[in-house]
Amino acid sequence: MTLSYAAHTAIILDFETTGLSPNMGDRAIEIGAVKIEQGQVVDHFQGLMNPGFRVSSFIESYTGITNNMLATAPNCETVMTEFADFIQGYNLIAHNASFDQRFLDAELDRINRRYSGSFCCSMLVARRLYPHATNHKLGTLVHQLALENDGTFHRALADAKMTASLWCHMLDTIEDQYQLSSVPFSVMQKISKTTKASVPSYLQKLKA
DNA sequence: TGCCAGGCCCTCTTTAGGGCCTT
Repeated sequence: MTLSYAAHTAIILDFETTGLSPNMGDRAIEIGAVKIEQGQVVDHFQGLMNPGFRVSSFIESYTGITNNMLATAPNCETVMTEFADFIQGYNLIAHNASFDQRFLDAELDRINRRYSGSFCCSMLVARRLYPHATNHKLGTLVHQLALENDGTFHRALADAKMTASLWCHMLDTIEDQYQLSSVPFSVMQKISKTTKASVPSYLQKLKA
């Protein structure tokens, strides 16, 4: 499958995990993702997964995912095999993508699977588009931009849905502000890695 | 032994330090 050129077609994903670092033994406990095509949500994926050990009370409290819920969940390998199929052929987006990419890479390494898309970070783009936001946490941006949400935070599918809303809002912002008809995924990646000061001039050049 | 993330980004910077963001 050929990767889409446009930023409006991608998969937005979010992991809940046992901690911050797969290199320190942390594992995924939930994956949530939404697939957008031409800016419309066309599919989603959600799965709890049993990491093989008890999660801390902090994680239970932070995510609302309890050890009882995980006791009956399939293992990480089973869920991640299905997820590897789901993401094939799509570019990938996450809020603070370096975190989710580390866990995706670590979990897929365990089942010897790879993905064909490339990542873009919604947080890095938001920092450049909305430099005056109070902060660039997902919840803060959702609130300040008045994006649709159901009040659920720190669950994988809910966070993926909110990140998708943020992503589409940022595309609208760019297209309106610079009168662009369609923003390539590669342009969003470029924005995420560009200094704040040079973003306007970069987009002006695209407009020209 | 004791400690333990990691990448981005700003600034009192680049021979560094600390805050932000993710769980």
